[in-house]
Amino acid sequence: MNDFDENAAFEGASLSARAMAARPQPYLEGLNPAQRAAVEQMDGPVLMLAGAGTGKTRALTARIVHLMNTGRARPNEILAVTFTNKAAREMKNRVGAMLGQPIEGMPWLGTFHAICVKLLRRHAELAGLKSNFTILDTDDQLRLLKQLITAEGIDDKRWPARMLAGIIDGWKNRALTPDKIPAADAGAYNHRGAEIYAQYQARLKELNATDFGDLLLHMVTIFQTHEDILKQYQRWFKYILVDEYQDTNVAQYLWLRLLAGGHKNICCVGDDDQSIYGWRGAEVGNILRFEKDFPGSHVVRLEQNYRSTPHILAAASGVIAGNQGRLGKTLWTEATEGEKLRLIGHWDGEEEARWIGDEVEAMQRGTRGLRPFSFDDMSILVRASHQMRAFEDRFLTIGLPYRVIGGPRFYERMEIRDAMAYFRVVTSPDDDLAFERIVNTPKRGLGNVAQQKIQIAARENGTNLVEGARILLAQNGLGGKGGKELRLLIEGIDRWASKLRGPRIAPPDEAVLDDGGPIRMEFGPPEVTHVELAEIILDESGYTAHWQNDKTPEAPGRLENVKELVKALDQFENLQGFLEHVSLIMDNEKEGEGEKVSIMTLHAAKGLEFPVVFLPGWEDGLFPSQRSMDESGQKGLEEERRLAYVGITRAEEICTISFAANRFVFGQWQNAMPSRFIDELPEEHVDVLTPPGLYGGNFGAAMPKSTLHETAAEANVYNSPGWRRLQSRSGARADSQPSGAKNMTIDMTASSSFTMGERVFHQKFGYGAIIGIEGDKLEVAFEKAGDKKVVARFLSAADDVPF
DNA sequence: GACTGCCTTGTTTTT
DNA sequence: CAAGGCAGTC
Repeated sequence: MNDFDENAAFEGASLSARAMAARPQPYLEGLNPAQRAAVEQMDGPVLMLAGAGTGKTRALTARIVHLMNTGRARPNEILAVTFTNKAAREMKNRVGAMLGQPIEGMPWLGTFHAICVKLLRRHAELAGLKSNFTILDTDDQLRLLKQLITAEGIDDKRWPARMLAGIIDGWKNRALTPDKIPAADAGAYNHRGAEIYAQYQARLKELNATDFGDLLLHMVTIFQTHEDILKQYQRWFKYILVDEYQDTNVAQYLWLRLLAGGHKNICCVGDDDQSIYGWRGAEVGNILRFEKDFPGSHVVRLEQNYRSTPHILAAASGVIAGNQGRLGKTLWTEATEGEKLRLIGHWDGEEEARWIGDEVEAMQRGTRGLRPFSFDDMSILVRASHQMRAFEDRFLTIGLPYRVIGGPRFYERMEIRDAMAYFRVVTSPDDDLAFERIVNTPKRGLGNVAQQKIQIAARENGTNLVEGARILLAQNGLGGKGGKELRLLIEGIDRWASKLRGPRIAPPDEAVLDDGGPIRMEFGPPEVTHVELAEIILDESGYTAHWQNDKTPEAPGRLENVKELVKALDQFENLQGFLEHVSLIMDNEKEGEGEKVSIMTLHAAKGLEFPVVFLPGWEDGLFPSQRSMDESGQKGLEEERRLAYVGITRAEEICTISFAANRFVFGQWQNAMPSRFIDELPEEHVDVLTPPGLYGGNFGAAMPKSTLHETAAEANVYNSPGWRRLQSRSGARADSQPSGAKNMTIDMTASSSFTMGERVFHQKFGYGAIIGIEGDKLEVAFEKAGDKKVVARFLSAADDVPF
């Protein structure tokens, strides 16, 4: 049953269609002319170029409501694609709010991946899969690749599995199946890339599994090779909407183009200036090329900004202007008041964190001459996640409440993955990777040798590992404790599986399409609920006991997490549904209670806004990231610049950019110059602040004497607008900001007390002679133990050794 | 077969 | 500096 069955009468009847169109349209009111145009131009291709903060979600939701309200399409005939689950959720909520009733019936509003899973379940056999295929995460993917690499006798030191995973991912992003790898890529992964890619795909089929990229790749392939199926969907999806179009990769682009190929009622929303996922295969070219791809398209520009003050907008525009080949938009606002951007330089990362902590507290109290802000209104946006740590440390010491968005994920924890592997083995016996994970967890005395035997038995009989183990046992091929334990495990798996009534997937006809919702499933008699089953599995397998008996300090936490997992199961119809949810939902939105400052990466901040934004770490090499520039050159730099643009435009009222001259990275002090983007900020929109430490002297005191005068002398220059220009011209880079701490580190190691060739003694290695000195690490040729690198403090001069 | 401890290695960004 | 991988040991 779908929501509109009771309204089925209006379908095809033009009178009722007109009646629908005559419904009140309150959602159109309050839209500006551009937004309204984007909503009302319903037919044919539309490109909505929506700058930051210009109300694109509002326009998009209004468009969906308008399509339904005018009777153009029923909720389940609209395909609305987003990139993140968060965006999908928000859109669903806002459509419901605009409609004035919660909306159940938009089954095809979701992320690319979620929608593709839904489609692929129906057509799995066309991809050589069964409809209950599992979706591997990166960890499984990597393990599988490693197996293949090892089997090929490739040295995975020189050719890491990670590298190959990246290459394959790249191919999948470009919708390239193994047989379509272009000649230019023939050299990939030491000329073995394409070959192992083919093996990998074959193995995935055997495992009845897909990886992330496959979800799209398979659907594109199916659409390309089965015109009847494609036509069916082209007819079904009357209107297509795409959010964040600038982030689509080639596979997604092809997928969309195929689906829109009939009526071409496709509306893409995006902002080329916010394309920040190039490294993941996103093609800005898709949005730049839209008008060529879809001739006769309407282009609507949303340029009125409702979010930020004029200074913030001007600063952002100034930075992004440095990029070439933009579609070009001119953001404007009716607002007239507002603070300038604030810019501040710090001595080191610690001071930066300290200052921002103080500043956050001051702004919350309202002692900065501004209105008071809630902690919820403030955020710290960093380039790379490791930068978060400095802030967490600082905020913990001063007791400032904070929340980290996009941190380590619940579902990536070991105990969660273990528990899920049990579920996977039970629901999908072909999932060898899951079996490998749990076969000896908890310890069952089934080590390498036993596992080898199972592998061989499975391979000889051309079956999965569970069956392989069964055959092995039947042949009495495994004796002793291991054999007994394995028998218990297999019996357990059988028993659990018998309690499970798996889904039976309805055939892919339009009747099924119609309800769109979760795939129709038929269940056997409900012996136990899936939650009870999960508990039984975890208990009987000994997994729960394993953590109960573990005396390490983290064991209780892990047990707690597993309990949490079982609790979460309750919200799903069955185990399969849950497993799918987990593999697709990567965000962990745990809304903690209480007001908190948010810390997140710039990437995670896209689509969000905050009254107060701090942008720390604007140093060349960190931001723009050196790696990005090395790997992608000018293109990389432009993407970094767009990231800067995204960062600044997150701010509604106060935006503070900061940088530090010295940073402790890699366990070493490094000095850096302020980001080149700082020079691109239009000066008239920026206030330069003075760091308290420079004159208060609290950092000066910590510095070794020798560098103190240099720092003080540079203090004023350092904060002046032209500081880095001077610095870069004089070429005085490394020496201009000497790191006192580095010198101190070396002093403390006492490595200088040893000289080359000196005879030394080591508790474990005995006597030897120094043959190399690197800071506190010494290379010693020991008489018995050979050449070793050791830390200086474990050595003593040979004469001192008391005997 | 399991454990310990040493050594290497790496830091963008994530559906 | 951290975590993860590996080798050597019990």
